[in-house]
Amino acid sequence: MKDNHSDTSTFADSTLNSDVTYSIGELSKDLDVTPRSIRFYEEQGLLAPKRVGQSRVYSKKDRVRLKLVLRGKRLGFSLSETKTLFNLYDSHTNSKIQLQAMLEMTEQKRAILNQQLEDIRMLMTELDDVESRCRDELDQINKGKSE
Amino acid sequence: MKDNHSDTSTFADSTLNSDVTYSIGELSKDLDVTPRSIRFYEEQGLLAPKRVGQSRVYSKKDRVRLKLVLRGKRLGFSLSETKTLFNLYDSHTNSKIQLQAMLEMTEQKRAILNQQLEDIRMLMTELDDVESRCRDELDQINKGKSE
DNA sequence: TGCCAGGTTTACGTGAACGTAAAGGTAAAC
DNA sequence: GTTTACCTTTACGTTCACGTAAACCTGGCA
Repeated sequence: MKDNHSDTSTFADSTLNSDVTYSIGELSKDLDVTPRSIRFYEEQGLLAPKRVGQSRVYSKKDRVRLKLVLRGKRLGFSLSETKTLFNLYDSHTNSKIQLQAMLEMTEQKRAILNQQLEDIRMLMTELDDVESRCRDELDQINKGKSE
Repeated sequence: MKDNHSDTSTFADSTLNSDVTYSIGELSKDLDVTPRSIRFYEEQGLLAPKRVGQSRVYSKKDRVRLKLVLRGKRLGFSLSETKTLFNLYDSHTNSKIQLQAMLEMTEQKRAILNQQLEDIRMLMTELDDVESRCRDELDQINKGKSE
């Protein structure tokens, strides 16, 4: 299975290639995640790539999805949480209940994110402090050494 | 085992009580974490409360430590990472190597935090978007209902 | 005196998110 | 034609961060 967008095709359409696809290996390298994980995300219902033969073929949208999953992880979202968000987002059967569930979810997430912002802000200043003290001590050491 | 700072002592020293202590149950309630977790953190070398009899007694410093552990968790730090930071921070045997290890660690953490900031920023605006669209649709629904 | 609310240790169980073989299919390359 | 580089499924193993149960101790109080 070779990449079908390997720049070696023609030089005809460099701008309007709107049907780019990726193999699992490519996505793996691009986004720095193991194939095992990607398949696991699919198993959990977070991805649904097309198949060609028995191989998975990922579209640009699939790629975006995967990136969203990863970002979610970086922010401490569980896979099932991310899935719920996807489902709410995808469902265009926008019932009133669904919309309100969505709003509740976003509010809750927003609160957590604000907490994280505060945490980061505090930790950043502490890191600043630690760093400057480290540098001071290193200066002391080097100063003593040069004498 | 009763609390030794239960405000029922005397009304003498309300300002300069510098040796406040906490039971595990108090810390548990105050910081919203189970006793099991607190003991687990100790088992992992993140806390080292005094003992009175066989009961754990936590000082103000212990409490701060615990809060730091929890903040670390909120930011996606593993317990062993937090422990490493503690160890580096605690060791006043500031060898050049240790200081540099510390600086490297802070730099690395800082990068991750910046990534998180960016992630949060993006997700926030997306939440804004989703929310406003939700509200629009809800308005549509309610509008249609009133006719 | 008896009991209860807290604390303790020991130890096995659990859920999430994968890691890691094992065993095999397939297509291009040599 | 066979090696190589990917891909596949199935399934058991693993790490982290606890949960949970059992069995016990211990000070205060009704």
